[in-house]
Formats: sequence, C-alpha cells, structure tokens
Amino acid sequence: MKRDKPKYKKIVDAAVVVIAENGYHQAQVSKIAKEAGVADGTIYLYFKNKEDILVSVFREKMAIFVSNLQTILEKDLNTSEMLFKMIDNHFFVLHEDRHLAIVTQLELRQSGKKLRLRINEVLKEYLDLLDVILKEGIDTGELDQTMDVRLARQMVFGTIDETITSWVMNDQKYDLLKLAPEVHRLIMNGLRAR
Amino acid sequence: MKRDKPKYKKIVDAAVVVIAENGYHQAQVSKIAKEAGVADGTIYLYFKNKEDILVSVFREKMAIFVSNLQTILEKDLNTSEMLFKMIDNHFFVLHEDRHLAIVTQLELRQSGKKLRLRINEVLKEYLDLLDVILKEGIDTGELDQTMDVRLARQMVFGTIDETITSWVMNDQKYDLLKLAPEVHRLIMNGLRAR
Amino acid sequence: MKRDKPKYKKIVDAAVVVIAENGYHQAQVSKIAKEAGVADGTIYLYFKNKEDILVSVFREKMAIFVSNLQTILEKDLNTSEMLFKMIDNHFFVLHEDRHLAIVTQLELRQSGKKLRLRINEVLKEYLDLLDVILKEGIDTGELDQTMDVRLARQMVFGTIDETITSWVMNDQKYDLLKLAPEVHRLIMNGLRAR
Amino acid sequence: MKRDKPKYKKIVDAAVVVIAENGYHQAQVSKIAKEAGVADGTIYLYFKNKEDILVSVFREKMAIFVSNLQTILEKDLNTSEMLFKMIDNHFFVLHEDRHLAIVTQLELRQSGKKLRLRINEVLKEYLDLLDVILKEGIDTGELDQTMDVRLARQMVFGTIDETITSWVMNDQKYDLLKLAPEVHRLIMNGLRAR
DNA sequence: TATGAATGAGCGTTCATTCAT
DNA sequence: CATGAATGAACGCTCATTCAT
Repeated sequence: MKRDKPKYKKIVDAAVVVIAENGYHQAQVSKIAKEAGVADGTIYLYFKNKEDILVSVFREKMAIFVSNLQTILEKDLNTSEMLFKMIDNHFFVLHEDRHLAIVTQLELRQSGKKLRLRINEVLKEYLDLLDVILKEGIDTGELDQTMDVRLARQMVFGTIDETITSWVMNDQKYDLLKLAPEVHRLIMNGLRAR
Repeated sequence: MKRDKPKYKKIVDAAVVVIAENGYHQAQVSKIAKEAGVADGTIYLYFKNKEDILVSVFREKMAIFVSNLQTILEKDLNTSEMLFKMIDNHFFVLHEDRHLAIVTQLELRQSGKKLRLRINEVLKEYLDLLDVILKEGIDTGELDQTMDVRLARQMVFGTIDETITSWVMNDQKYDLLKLAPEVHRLIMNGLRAR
Repeated sequence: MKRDKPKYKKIVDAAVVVIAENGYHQAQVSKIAKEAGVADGTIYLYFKNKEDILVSVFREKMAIFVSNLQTILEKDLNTSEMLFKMIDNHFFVLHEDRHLAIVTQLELRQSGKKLRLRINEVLKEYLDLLDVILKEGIDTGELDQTMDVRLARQMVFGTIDETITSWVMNDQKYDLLKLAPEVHRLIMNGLRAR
Repeated sequence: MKRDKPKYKKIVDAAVVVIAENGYHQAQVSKIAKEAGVADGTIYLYFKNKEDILVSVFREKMAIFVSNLQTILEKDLNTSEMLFKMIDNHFFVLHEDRHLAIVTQLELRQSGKKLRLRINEVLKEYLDLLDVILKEGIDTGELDQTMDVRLARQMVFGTIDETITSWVMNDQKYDLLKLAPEVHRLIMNGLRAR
C-alpha cells in the first residue's frame, strides 16, 4: 500500500508545510518535492496529480480528528462531556500543528469547486460522528427534543470553525485551548433541553 | 467619484454574474468586460487591477447588509428581536440574489490570502455592528453577562454563515428564509442570560 | 478574416522555416514566435493551438499546388501534357522553396495520427484533381481503359512523392527540375493506352 | 551475440505490438517492457536506448523482405516475373502481419530525422536488390534501355509503398494481395522496353 | 543477469495588464 | 474616455534512462 510508504507521508507533510508557508496558489509541485527531498517526478509515483496531493493532505490529517472522535464516542460519557471532548480535541490538534491549522482554515478553502467537493466527502465522516452525538443527546433527553439536527450540527461546527479561523487569522497569538470551555458553554446553552 | 459612474456599477454587477456562473477561477477579466459590455482596457480606467474588482464587489454588496443592519439598530427593539431581524435580513438578501449568495459563500473564498484580508476589513464593519447589539444585550441583562463578546460574535456569525453555505451547497433547493426562526432560537439559547 | 492579416502569414512562414531548420520535434511554439517576431501569446490570437499552426502551414502551402493545378486543368491540353505540367509544377514549387520541401517531405510526416488525418483531408483536394485528369484521359482514350483509377493515382503520386523525398534526403544536391521529363515518361508508359 | 537471445526477440516483437496498438508516440519503453514481460531496466541490457529498439524492429523485420528477395533472385526467372514475385512477396508479408504493416507504413514514419536516416540505411539493402533486378532487365533488353535506374527504382518502390499505405489507412479492409497483378502491370508498362 | 524506484529536463498554453490609436 | 491587439511570465506533468540491490 502506497500510503504506508515513508515517502508518501514525507510528501504529505511537505505539502502541509509548503502550503502553510507559501499559500495555496504558491504551492507549486516542485516546491513540495524540494521540501520533501525528492525529485519532482517522484511525486507522481505516489499521487495521481496535484489535486490528489491536496485531497490526501486533508484525508490523512482529518483521519486524526475522526479517530480521536471515535475514541471519545466509545467512552462512557454524557453528551455534554462528549461535546467538550470533541471541541477540546479539535482545538488541541490544530493548536499542536500550526501549519496544519493554516492549511485547513485558510488555504485549502481557496481550492476549486471540484477539490472542495472531494474535501467535503472526507469531512462528512467527521460530521456524521457529530450527528451521532447529537442524536444520542436528543434521545437521552439531554438536548432539546424539538431542534433540527442538521441546524444543530451546523451551529456546532460553524462555531468551532469560526473560532479557529479567527484565531488563525490573528496569527494564533492567543491561547486557543483556553477558549474550549467557553465555546462549549455557548454551544451547550444553545442545544440544552429546557 | 468613479464609484458613482454607471460603468463602475455595470462592471461590479457583471463580475457577480460572471463569477457566479463560471466560478472564481474561470472569471477572467475579459469575460467580465464582455458581460459588462465594455472593452478589456476600460476595466482599468475604473479599477486598479483584478483584485480591486473583487474587493469592490464585496464592498458594494456588503454595504447593503451594513445599511440594513444600521436601520435595524435605529429601531426600538430588544436584543432578541434585533438578532432575529439581523438573521432574517441576512438570509433575505442572499435569498433574493442567488448569484450573490454563490459568490460570497463559495467563490470569493477561493481568493488568495491578500484578497481575503481585504475582504475581512470590509466584513469588520458588519461584525462591529453585531458587537454593538451583543454588548447592548449584555448591558441590559438580556444576554449572559459572563460570556466573551468575541466568542459570542463568532458563534452568531459562524452559525449564520455555516447555515447559508450549507444551503448554497445544496443548490438552494430548500427555503432558507424558513430556517430563520430556528436558527434564531438556537443562537438565543446559546446567548441568553440564565 | 484572420488568414488575411499579415501576422497570420508571418507566423505560417516562420513555422516553415523553424520546422525545416530544427525538425518537427524541435519546433517549439516559442521558437516559431521568435522567428515570426511576435510574442508567444500572439500565436494564440491567430491559431487555436500548435496543431492548428501545422495544419495551417500545410493548408496554405498546398493551396498553391491546387490553384496551379486548377489553372492547368483549364487550359486546352491533352492528358499527357497535363500530367507533365502537373509534375513540373509540383517539382518547381518545392524546388523554389527548399524549406517547404523539407517540411512536406520529411518533417510533417512525423506528426501524430490525428494531425496526419487532417493533413490528408487537405491533400485530398489535390488528389481529386489528379483523378479528374486521369478519368478524362481514360474517357478520351489516351490512357489505358482497363486500369483502376485509384491504383493509377497512387502510382502517379507515389512516384512523384518518392522522387522528391529522395531528392530532399540527398540534400537537394542535384537538379530536381531536370528529372521531370523522365518521371513523366515513366508514368506515361505505365498509364498509356496500348 | 545478443540478437540471438530469446529476450532480444521478445522485446522486438513486443515493440511491434505496442507501437501498432498504441501508436508511435504512445509506445513508451515501460509499455514495451511490460508487453515483453521484463523489467524496464532489462531493456537496456539488450538495447542502447529507445531509438536502438526501433531501428532493431525495422532491421529484424526488413531482413525477412531481403531474404525472401534474395531467394527470388536466385531462381531462374525473367525480370517481369521477378518484379511480380517481389511485389507479391512485399504485399504478402505485410498482409500476414497486420501489426507490422501499421508499424512500417504509418507509425515508424513519425520518428525523427536521425532515426529515419538509420532506417533508410537498412532499407538500402532492399533497394539495392531491386536495383540489381532492374539493371539485369535493362541488360537483357527486357526493360527500357534509356531510363534512369534510380528513377525507375523510385517509381517501383513509390508505387508499392503508396499502395500499401493506402490499404493500411483504409483499415486494411480490402484484399491487398489481389492488387498485385494490377500494380505489376502498371509498373511493367512504365518500365518495359518499347 | 535482472529489477524497478527514482530522477529531472523540457514545453504548450493562459490571462492580467499595457499602450498606441 | 474608450478600445482591443499584443505581451510574456509561469507551471503541472511525462518518460527515457540510471543504478543500488
């Protein structure tokens, strides 16, 4: 499997760095190859084309979020705790990899429609897990029984996303992790049964 | 003042149409010129460069949101009512101009970092007005006294934005306006004093 | 009409020179542009793509052969005389433009299948006129009544073509024009009624 | 001698198949290697470079024509009979190996000048034998004493070549072998003493 | 001998911007 | 003011060849 080979990972990581430091439109294949320490042509032994590199970046990195979230789901937590863990984890991963934060929040959004659709497919897996949490919360009576799950999901994700984007745009100069409890409170207030 | 001349407006409107119908990356200057019914070179009598056209698009159209929001602020409404009017107005404008919705929610986000920063400057005026509403709500005791205004603003805007983007991505096939009350309820639940 | 503009002709002529001097596979668009004294991009104001340049070269130059042959057909000549004029004209044109001779006999034949099909369409016009001459000769009894016109045409064109190609491959070091009577005699011997 | 090893022949045959089925410009070394069932690098143990493969294809296959023609020359035949056998043999070999016909008549002609010169060297052996037949015919008085041997050879080969190419281009959909007598008659009419 | 992963030079085409008319 | 022909820089991808194993 190509994805397990060391050069595959090296190229994906190089792409994150190059995109973060140069911007999406200045991330030429040759720059990524140089950063990865391979020849231009080597890229094409592991990726079909440039778009494939970018989708892979998103897929590989998003896998971390999804896998963490699955671990959270398996624990014996109530909905509020799960949502907190989710927010905290989301913030934590991007807080730890600042290059990745720039890429996911700013640069990858500049991609064309086609690429964005493929990115959304990957994102869907994550949002589906969020739906599971929300539905469970509604079932157990922790969350408002009358609300629309899709809208609730958009509110949760929209708030998280907007918070992180804002942090990235302010050059990550304050502590994102400290915002987790407050974001969690805002969200829970919005969703809680009453 | 150039901005008042008829060709200026014609070019801005042409840009919205061309971007919506062709996508950001297929919106060449020559296409915009053709749609506006002027020669390529004429564009440069009214705009410094291509980026200037796009910023102008955003500035001219955002002015509608800002001006509407100012009118709302001047009315004698409580915070919850104001937020509802704001959400409803935001939804209404984009509901009425589907080209514009595509441009603001999808296409313009594909622009480079530099352009995005300039767009954010324009957006700031709108967000500042939102801050005014929120602060007033906190002062009057309608909203939670302990919450961070910046986070609250991100939650409000993030939820609205995510809802609209989701609607656009689903080809605007359901009625966005009908979602306003539910979105308002979710947001108010999150912000309300308790 | 683009084909009448001076730059169109300049580019076509430049292409002939560049291909003749550098070979088909070394005739880059930028080289042709330089030879024509225009910018690379200018090429694309007059031609759809590189293939279009090459087809145009063939079409423009082949037009000379066709037009000359039409003039010959209009004269009051017998079949033998017409065939001689045709051979002589064919030799003469390529004798006068040695670059063109290299291009048509050697370089253009290296083009891919798609381009070759388009070239053959152009060539067809010329071969159709040859068919007219041959059919007329058969009707008037000058040529062998029993022979297959298609084969006869292939023999006439194959002989002419092979003779010129051989001359070009020998660096055009002998006088091609002097071969016309002998080639004519060979061909007429093959076709003549007996 | 490398040429006798089984892998050498396997690679040459693979090249014919790959070129015929994919076209000259799509006949990558790696494709030939795959078809031959060897690794890419193995090719370079038997051939200096890609051009060497292609020249070898032509040399190996042309050897069949030459050897057959030599057999014909050794028989006790008059010139007309020899020319018929030659035409018939030429048609027969390509009629039997349709891949080879495509390669020699269409694909290999797309090669660059350098390769074409080397191919012509190989072809020379065949044309020299044709010269022998023609000179003998002139000596014995069967053929026209006054004609130029080189031109005569070009007429014979040009006619044969043009006929086969035409047949290949028409997807080999009529019976090439049946054309031999008529082609022979046309040629003999051209060459015969009178 | 045989392998096949790695190399890296090379090129057609687009499009924002200019400027002579 | 308005035009639109001309400019030229910039880049993703292929594939013949090499060489460590």
